[in-house]
Amino acid sequence: MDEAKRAPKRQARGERRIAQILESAAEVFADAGFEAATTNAIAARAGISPGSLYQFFANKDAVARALAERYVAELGAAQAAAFGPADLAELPLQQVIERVTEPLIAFNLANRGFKTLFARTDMPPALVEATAPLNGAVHRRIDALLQVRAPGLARADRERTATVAIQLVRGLMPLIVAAEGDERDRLVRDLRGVLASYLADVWAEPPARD
Amino acid sequence: MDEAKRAPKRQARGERRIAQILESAAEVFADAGFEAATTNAIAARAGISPGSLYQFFANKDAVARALAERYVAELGAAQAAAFGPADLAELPLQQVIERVTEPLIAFNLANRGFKTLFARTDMPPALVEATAPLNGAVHRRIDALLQVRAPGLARADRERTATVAIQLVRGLMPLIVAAEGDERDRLVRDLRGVLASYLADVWAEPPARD
DNA sequence: CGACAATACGAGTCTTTGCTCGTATTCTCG
DNA sequence: CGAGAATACGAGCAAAGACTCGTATTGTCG
Repeated sequence: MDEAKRAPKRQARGERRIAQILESAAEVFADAGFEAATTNAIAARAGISPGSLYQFFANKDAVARALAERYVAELGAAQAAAFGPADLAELPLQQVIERVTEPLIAFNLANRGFKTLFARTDMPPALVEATAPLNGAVHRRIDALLQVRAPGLARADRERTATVAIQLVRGLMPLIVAAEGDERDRLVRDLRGVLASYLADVWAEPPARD
Repeated sequence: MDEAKRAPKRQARGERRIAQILESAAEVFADAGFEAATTNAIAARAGISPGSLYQFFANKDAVARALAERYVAELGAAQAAAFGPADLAELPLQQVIERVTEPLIAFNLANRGFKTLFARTDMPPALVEATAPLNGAVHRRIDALLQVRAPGLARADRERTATVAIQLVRGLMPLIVAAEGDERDRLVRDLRGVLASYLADVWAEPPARD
């Protein structure tokens, strides 16, 4: 929001450059990791000079933050579609899990660099700030689901359950992304099975509908 | 092995310094992460000069590698005790899980810096090299267990199962370490429950003994 | 077109940090 | 004790990399 306000008038050319830089940054970050990635390399990969990069981003952190925001938007959209208009909470657990993990997996496959940047256990403060909304959004959605399907759960238990579920996904996602073909399918099946049996303990299936 | 050979005669003082440096390095790495940790900071924390650090370690990587080796030794010992003399494979799944996770959790609690260094999704080559034996050892042990208790499993399936189990632990470990008191206990219970139901699918309980 | 803004450039600055080196001190051992 | 080896010191070197700045080009708009 702020950037949009205080930014000078951006031409179409500038918007294109920004997209280009972010694209390039995603690749370089993915290849080298956040700290090893150099701004000069990002600029070079985007086919522009270092100076041009700094025309649009105040510093390296800002690039990462902007990239994070792009991810948040994309993933948010995918998630929104999954959690979507049809009331997810009315489906059986099995299907809920499928619907929720499906776009998550697709997203991670399509954006290999994502986990390199955002699935780290230790994070530079700049990235923590950037990832917070992402984690928060997913957490909130799962929490809301649990509120409906596991109404007996105390608030603290619900939050822990959501957090654990997320971590289970995070733990297996690197394997899924790294695998291919059948092996990947099996891993996805395992992930869903793990989630199903973990959540089954607290989940009350909705009344069956004909 | 090599270092021991080619090293000059080490005095007791030197051994102490090395331990001191490793201790300090563990703290600094834990606080700042691997790349952000400076060798000067490690030296300062150990109360010595940069030059002295380089008296014992060729470079920053060597420090990390030595630290990794220390962890491998410690964790290896804990694991060996857990997988120990009594035949683990003869116990019911429930207890196997308890015995194996117990020392792992204790180790992670005692060495907060451990996960900062070794649970990263992206790793500098230097660290990959250092962690490989550690991961390998754990994987091999679980694989051996499965070979006994899940003999029907094809080799590929067995390896995948072991890998997934490890990742489940890795995923939840940060939560466990970060939590305290009751909350931690609940997380540990969740972890064990997840492992139990995941492994139950392939596990054949040993014949009961009176 | 003319003026101003936005974009582009890239050599160069400045800071950080891994590491060295000349020198001083402490230990070992005959 | 004394000689050589091990340990210790810390100012400073050199490389790397984030970022700047003076200048040139391109787009916008009246």
